[in-house]
Amino acid sequence: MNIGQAATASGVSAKMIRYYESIGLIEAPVRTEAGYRVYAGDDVHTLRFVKRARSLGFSIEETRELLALWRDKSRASADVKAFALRHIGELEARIGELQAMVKTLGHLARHCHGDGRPDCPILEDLADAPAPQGAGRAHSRDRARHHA
Amino acid sequence: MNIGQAATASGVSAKMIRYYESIGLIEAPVRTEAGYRVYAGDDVHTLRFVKRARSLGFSIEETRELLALWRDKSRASADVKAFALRHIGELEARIGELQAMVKTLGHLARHCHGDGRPDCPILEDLADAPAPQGAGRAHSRDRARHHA
DNA sequence: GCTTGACCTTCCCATGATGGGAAGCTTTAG
DNA sequence: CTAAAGCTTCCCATCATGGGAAGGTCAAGC
Repeated sequence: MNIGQAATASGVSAKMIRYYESIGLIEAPVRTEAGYRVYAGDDVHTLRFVKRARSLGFSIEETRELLALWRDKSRASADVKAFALRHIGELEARIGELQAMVKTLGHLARHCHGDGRPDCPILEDLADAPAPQGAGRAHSRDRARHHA
Repeated sequence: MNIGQAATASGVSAKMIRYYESIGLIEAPVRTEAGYRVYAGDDVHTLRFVKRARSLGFSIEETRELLALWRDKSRASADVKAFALRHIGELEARIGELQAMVKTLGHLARHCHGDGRPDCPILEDLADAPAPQGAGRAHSRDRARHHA
């Protein structure tokens, strides 16, 4: 099976399959004499595993760890569960941040007339936000969105 | 005021201030003979506006639009409100995606013994995820996290 | 006055995950 | 045999941010 078929069968684009190989997330498959990658059913299985993990919000590095756990037939389910729970915690933290934004914006929007007049508490809030008090530093900690 | 002071006063790093200038989000300030950027109180005000908008999840391009609305003294508050409501919708969509992930993972984790045995429904789910049925295409639509 | 250190300048690189596209070779169907 | 579809590698772009190098500038201390 060529990369195109593996892509269709796994739902992972050919581009991404090559990328995953280049970063060592998946193993390099055998090649034909002409250099074409040749995949087997097992490879597609792995690709689906990766896709599913990504769709659940795991980063590629986390997916790498999950693959290792998957392949380690003697892993303790407790390890996997702890991993999943930690990830849930991170997801919930992000949800919390987004909800805080929605709450603030919703509050502002509710107080905005929304008519033809120019007065708008939304812009006023943005303009009159308090000056930073702390260090002004704040090295942002964030994960990029992804999914499918 | 030099860029360092503007950064401290606004909470936006000097690096970002220069970047915002380079993409035309903020105006280029006057310079000293030696080439140092010189900022006034108004510039800090604008930077705080930008920072606040970013912290509410607006992208830089959206922030650009908000700045334009802010500077347009004759804008209709309805326009601003619509903008905010649309953004709230996008935030809620992302929250929904994250919640779906949490729900799925939570479900799996609850069914995992979490003991020393290797059997784990979490990994089983990842491994046995259904094959893609549709086109397998799916060009992801996503916004990066940011905030502070 | 001169040195030192803090601050400024520009420029390039990296991140994370993905897509776009070019240039060129291969395979397959007509 | 030819044309199209598919494969290969390589480079670029995204989005917002930080890191760091190389070099100029300013202010304070001696």
